[in-house]
Amino acid sequence: MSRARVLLLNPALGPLDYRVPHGMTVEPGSVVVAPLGPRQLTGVVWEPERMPSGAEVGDNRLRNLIAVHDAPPLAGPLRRLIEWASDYYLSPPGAVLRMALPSSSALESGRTVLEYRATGIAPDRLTPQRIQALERIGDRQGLVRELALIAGVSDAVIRGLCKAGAIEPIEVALDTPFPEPDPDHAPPELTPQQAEAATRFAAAVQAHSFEPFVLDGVTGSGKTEVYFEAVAAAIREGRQTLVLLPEIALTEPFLRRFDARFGVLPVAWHSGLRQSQRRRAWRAIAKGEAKVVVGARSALFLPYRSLGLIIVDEAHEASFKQEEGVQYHARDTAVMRAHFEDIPIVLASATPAIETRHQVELGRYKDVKLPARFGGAQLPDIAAIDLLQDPPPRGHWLAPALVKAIEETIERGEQSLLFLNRRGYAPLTLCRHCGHRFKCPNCTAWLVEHRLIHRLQCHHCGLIAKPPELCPECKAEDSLVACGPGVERIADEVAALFPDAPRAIVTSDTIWSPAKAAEFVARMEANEISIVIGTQLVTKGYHFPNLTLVGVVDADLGLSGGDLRAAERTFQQIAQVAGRAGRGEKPGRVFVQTHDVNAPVIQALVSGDAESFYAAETEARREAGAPPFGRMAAIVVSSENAQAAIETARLIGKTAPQVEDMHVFGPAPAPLAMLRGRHRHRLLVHARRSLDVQDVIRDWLGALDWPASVRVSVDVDPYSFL
DNA sequence: TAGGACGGTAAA
DNA sequence: TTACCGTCCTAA
Repeated sequence: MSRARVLLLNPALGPLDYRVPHGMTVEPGSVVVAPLGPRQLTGVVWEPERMPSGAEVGDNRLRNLIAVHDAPPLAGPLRRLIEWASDYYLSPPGAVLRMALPSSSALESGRTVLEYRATGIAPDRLTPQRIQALERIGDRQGLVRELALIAGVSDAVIRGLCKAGAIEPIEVALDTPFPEPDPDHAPPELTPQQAEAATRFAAAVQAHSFEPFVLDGVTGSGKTEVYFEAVAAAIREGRQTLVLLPEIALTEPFLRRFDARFGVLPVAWHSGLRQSQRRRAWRAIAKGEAKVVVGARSALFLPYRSLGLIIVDEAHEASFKQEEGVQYHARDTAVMRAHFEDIPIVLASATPAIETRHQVELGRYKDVKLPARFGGAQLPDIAAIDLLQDPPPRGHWLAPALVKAIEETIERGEQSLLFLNRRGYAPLTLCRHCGHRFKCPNCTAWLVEHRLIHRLQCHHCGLIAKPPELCPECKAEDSLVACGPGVERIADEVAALFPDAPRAIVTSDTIWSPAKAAEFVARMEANEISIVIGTQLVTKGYHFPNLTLVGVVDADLGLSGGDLRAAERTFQQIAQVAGRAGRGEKPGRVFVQTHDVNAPVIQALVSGDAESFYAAETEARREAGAPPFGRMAAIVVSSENAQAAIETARLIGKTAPQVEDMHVFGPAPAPLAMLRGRHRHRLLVHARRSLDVQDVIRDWLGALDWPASVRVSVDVDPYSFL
């Protein structure tokens, strides 16, 4: 009797064994339909020795598998990746598997439509319409509606001809293939350094072996052109490339550049795809027909048939860390995928993360540097504006020096960008009469005023409320005041200062689709916008030659809160946004408003001495035993029941194992003490690099029990400390 | 006694 | 996670 171990698409269940009915064949990786109680679930056949089940079930208790999906089996390297991610990030394998498979409807083989064409058989009865139709249609093929249009007759004529046998239906797959990119469509002219880097990547692609590269070059040095040559090499090898970008918003400029280089668009994979687009893309990826796939995190676990290269662009971006569900880091997991697939991977960034630099120092990743800015353009000068010495007028946020610079830029007919990483109009609204503050009922957070849509909004749970006429506390009229600036408020200030200068607000609220991004790019390029006010959405990816001034409204914003990467993140963000200035022939200027001009980050930016900043930050991490020199894991306990949450957190704290070189801090209420109605407590595990913390935590939590209402999640290598 | 809320547990 | 089952309670 043949049995199969199956990993179901259900995060709550481990692998289950089934009987393979007579006449069905499966292999490890086969995508199958299995019965579970009264339901049917999709699952994947796994090697039993790699997926131990709790208790062996006798042959007599096994149920039959129902069917094998018409989809290629998940290949070995992907199965190894799923095992690794499940193990490393302490997540159920079923939860990781879910990221590799699309919804079940996408697994069914492509839907078909009926197209029609002439058979050459003359119908019994020939009317003038029928003659005209057959003449005009000739050997063309299409839907009834299309043929009727071509023939200039009604649908009924076509259907009649079909009945008469003069036209026959043909079943055609709905999923039209994606056009293949042409590696020789428009090869670029590369500088000697770019050419050398491109040659190294191409050689690695041809070698078909694991090799991690860091492509490190200042903004505007032409990293994309270089890794495109690696992509071209992979296409010539007939293999697929995955390009990971940190957010969907970045795909728009990427798609345009890709189209210019390869003559077609790459296959995009992101959360905004429709069901039908998702199925078409998934099947093309699994069959190896999608040669180049560009996507956000979730594209990483797809079942590429013949992956030959992975690119992670803007590899330092913190948004590669998934903060919900399986809390994996897409950059690190991508390196593991490249390892299992035995292919090269390129981490591209102008400001590589300290973790990545450390891997270079250890000799594990190869550093490929691009020193010069492409086309001889100069890196902009960065100047600090001391908000203590030279503050804006009361109730304003732009210092006189910055306002003057904007004015000069407008006079020259050039464009300015003001960067503030805060959506909405004001982060806090309060009643000036009684001091009442508007907070979210579900989260420990203020409601952010969004004046464009005239709503108060919680940025954590998405709650949207209408701003009241009266203070809900003291019933005072017209007593509500906005505290602090968001991009909308800066836009108001700009409007008051420069009423004739056209401006645009660029945040996830205004640019929520690739089409919106395209529209923004078009308006910028046509010089229809002279001042852009934006969040981190505008800090990267875009190339606007006429943009010559960048103003950072509040450089201190990211430094508060003080998590271990705050200074590094601030440096990266400001270096990235500064890189938007002066990308054409005109030189760029950058002003950074700060309350602490002596902060090491600000000094590093102003002096342009990134290396000593990184050296100091790295040393501080080493001394603190922080990543990458030590390991961290956060345990977050949450429940709608405040008492249950705190009791479970205490139980976990009390039972912490005594392990050498491992410390457990907490529990303590999380900074976001309440999120979406759940009370949250945190513990932080800190250990030496060589300790297998995952193993310790698995044993520790595995021995404990807590009420079903309590959720305990473990965040390995945490990036968020909220 | 029917029917609903609740909690525990099996699903192969 | 979902479905089902037993237990307990209430309304009839």
